[in-house]
Amino acid sequence: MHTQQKNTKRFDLEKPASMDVCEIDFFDAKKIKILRKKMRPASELYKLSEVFSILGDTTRLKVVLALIETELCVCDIANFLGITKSAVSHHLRLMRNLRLVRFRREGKMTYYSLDDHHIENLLKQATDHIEERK
Amino acid sequence: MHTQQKNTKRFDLEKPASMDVCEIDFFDAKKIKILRKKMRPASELYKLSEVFSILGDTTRLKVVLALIETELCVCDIANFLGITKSAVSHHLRLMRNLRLVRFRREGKMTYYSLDDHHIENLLKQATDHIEERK
DNA sequence: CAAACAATTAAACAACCGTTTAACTATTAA
DNA sequence: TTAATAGTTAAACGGTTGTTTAATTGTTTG
Repeated sequence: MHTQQKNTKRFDLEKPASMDVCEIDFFDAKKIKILRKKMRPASELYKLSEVFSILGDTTRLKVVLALIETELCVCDIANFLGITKSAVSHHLRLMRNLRLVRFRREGKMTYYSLDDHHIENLLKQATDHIEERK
Repeated sequence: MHTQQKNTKRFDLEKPASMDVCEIDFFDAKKIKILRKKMRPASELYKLSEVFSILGDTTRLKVVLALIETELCVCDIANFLGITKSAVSHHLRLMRNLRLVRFRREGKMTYYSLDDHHIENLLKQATDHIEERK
């Protein structure tokens, strides 16, 4: 029924065959035009993907969850995770760039803590999702 | 001050040097013990990372945002994104596995739609985070 | 039945990512 | 100043990931 709706025109694509993108298929041109208009700008999509990518790694998730509890120095985190300080430093740099963590220096030590309250909400929502159906 | 707190003992690590994990460093043993106890189980961390990873890709983000607006068949999505149906199918399989999308068959077509209300909240929280400081 | 076609799957490949080693910077303390 | 050490950075490596091409499945229709 949906494929034959009245006010929905389906057209052939006019892309070169080399692209092999649906060139022999039909698609809902009207829907797609509207979607293209509504879609968020590429820069925003990229930033969103950066935030989700950061949390899409169990190592960094552990760092976030640990920092929810207490501030930690690089060496603490390295020991907690069982990886090198170098690896931890790389992760923290990424997380700093996205403003997920902040740090304070104290002599030789650098103490990291969470820098954003939205992160805990993100974790809550994601947890709710995975808990919903076991 | 924090490094020399009264009730916080710092010990040498006793790991083999080959691991090169902080073996010459000091760390806050008490903090870490507590953190290890509080940390969520590996299985949960993995599932969380899966959900975030899925959204950590602009292509899949576009799919989610499009499906928020309306249900779509594979060919619609392929055209909308400008990639092959095959690529779309791969992405949708991943998203199905995590219960982010559901589908219904209708003849030759397969229509996909969002399968979880938490996803929109996730996007909201992440958007709020990146908007907070420009 | 055979032809058309939406969708999935398998194989392959390039680009990206997480980690390590090693070198380097910076701070403290002897 | 020299030694020790917390942290960062650069280079390299292996594994993962997103995409494509090609083959395959399943459904509709002539």
